[in-house]
Amino acid sequence: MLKITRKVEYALIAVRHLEETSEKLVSVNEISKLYGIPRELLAKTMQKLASANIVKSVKGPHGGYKTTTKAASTTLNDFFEILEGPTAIMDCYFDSGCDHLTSCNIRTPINKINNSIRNLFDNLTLSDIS
Amino acid sequence: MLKITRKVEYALIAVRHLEETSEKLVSVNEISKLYGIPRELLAKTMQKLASANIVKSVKGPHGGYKTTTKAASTTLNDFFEILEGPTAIMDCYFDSGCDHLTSCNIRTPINKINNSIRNLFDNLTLSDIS
DNA sequence: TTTATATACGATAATTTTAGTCGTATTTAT
DNA sequence: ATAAATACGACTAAAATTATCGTATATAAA
Repeated sequence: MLKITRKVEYALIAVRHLEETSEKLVSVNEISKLYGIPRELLAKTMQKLASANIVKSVKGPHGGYKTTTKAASTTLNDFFEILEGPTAIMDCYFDSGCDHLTSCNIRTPINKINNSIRNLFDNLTLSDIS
Repeated sequence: MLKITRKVEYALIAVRHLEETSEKLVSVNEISKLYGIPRELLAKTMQKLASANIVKSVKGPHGGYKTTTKAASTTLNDFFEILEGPTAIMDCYFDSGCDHLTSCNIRTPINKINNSIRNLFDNLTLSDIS
């Protein structure tokens, strides 16, 4: 429990690699070989980062990705949500298929934990953890 | 991702219920009916809490559980670990089946995130979130 | 001393989530 | 034209979580 997913892991690896190679375009192929990451999965992940403008993509031969200026200042919360959707330790916090919400005695605790985690990840950027 | 498990959820519900009914013994049956929780699963969960001395168990008719004095001051970290084992957002932090550890470029970030989360849950007790 | 109620615990089955793969389309440098 | 790259949706496989089952043990009460 409280694990991050491979998608997030792969995205972190890729973004850090791109930050190190700064301006140069690097392809998914290259990164996947370098770190032993499944190519297609990394590709999808990069596409999400691209549509959120964390990285810029260039198609065609010698194409690839590089980080944008936005990357370093992105909060972990945003990073996670780009890849996985809303972050919450329990789903009832967002959707509401739960039958027991009225009689539920842990809404307050759960909300407090959620807020603590959210607060933590809102105040950590990608550059903070590098 | 970053979700707590049902076991933890059920445990939180049960402990909070027991705190409300303070000294009275309450059976798994009662709690499971009250909150619509699968009986056997809650039973196992309570057994773990009992062996960690968060709750006290009494067997036989009119038996059940009640919280110990230890309960309120238990940290979330301890509570989670009792139920789920070591908490870490990635497994490589504890075990080490990973082939890429030497070339890994996200150990530092991962460790920083881990430490932040651990720090958070080490400083929150069950009574803090009630 | 028998019976009913409750915890204790291990094994296993079902479900859900996550991880990974495949196929096809599109863009673009050479 | 062709080859190399991203884009995207559908599908399959694997792993983790959730739930159930069976049996043992303890104990209060008839």
